[in-house]
Amino acid sequence: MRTSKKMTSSCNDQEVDHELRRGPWTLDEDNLLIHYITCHGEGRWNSLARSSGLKRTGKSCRLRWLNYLKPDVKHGNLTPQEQLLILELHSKWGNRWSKIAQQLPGRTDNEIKNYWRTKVQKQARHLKIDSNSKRFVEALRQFWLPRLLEKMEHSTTSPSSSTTSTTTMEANQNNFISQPQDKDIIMESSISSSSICSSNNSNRFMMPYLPENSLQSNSYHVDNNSYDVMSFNHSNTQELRSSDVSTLEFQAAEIDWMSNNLEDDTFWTMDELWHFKK
DNA sequence: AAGCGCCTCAACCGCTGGTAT
DNA sequence: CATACCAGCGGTTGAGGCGCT
Repeated sequence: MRTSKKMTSSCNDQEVDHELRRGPWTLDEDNLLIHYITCHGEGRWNSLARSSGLKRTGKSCRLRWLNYLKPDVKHGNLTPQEQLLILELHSKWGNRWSKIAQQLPGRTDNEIKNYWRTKVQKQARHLKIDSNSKRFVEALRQFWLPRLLEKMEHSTTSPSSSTTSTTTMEANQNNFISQPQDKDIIMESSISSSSICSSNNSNRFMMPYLPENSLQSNSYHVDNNSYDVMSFNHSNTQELRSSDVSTLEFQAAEIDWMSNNLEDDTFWTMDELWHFKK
């Protein structure tokens, strides 16, 4: 629990600030917030905070609602599809977490940001590469994504592939596929919520830089539908020449790094992806 | 069982841009 | 136009959980 308090801008705020609660939310506070928003709707967070009786800032209420309490917030591990989408969108947009989150229904910017910092950047550290560098993007494409795609195949054909509740999962997969929220993305034909599309689409995409034998097929299945993984950002990819990356370096790092056999978990970690043996 | 270190993620902070007055 | 207020964003923190020794 933090003890320091931010200096507030007015005398009135300072008076109120004495009573403000910080730190983890209690069940009672959650219930109070849910009840208030159910009755009055969300928004106008500062007045909400005052009117609801919560001894929290408007900011804190907003964050708690949007990141945790809101009914359509999806809890649980990110699916392979979501991870793939995050990788691509981050390579395109950088740390625009809220923008990325808009493409992943039910996921929050905070969750995606945490995922990136704890999982993806961890791998960058292992490889001693700046996670914002082209080299790292290339490393992901060469070594991680093929495995991600393979894991997607494995996990989506397995009956126990999801760690999220089926109802939520189905609802979100439907959103994921059929309700793109940003026209720009579709127009730009980079990977997007529409990039996981029906297998009726005959334009199967070849992953750039994928070793020929690393992937039998780019198609995978969600629920009863078959999907293809489509384009990664061609323009970005074309900026990178194979010679920009020392393949041997990464392979060496990979071999050095490997120590465990891949476990057949329903959820798999970044480490497992890297460790996944061809 | 205890101590330690690492990891995760909920929550906080500072800042920015938009809007109201 | 200037100022105040607010919502939202991205970066950072630290409590608690977990695994290892």
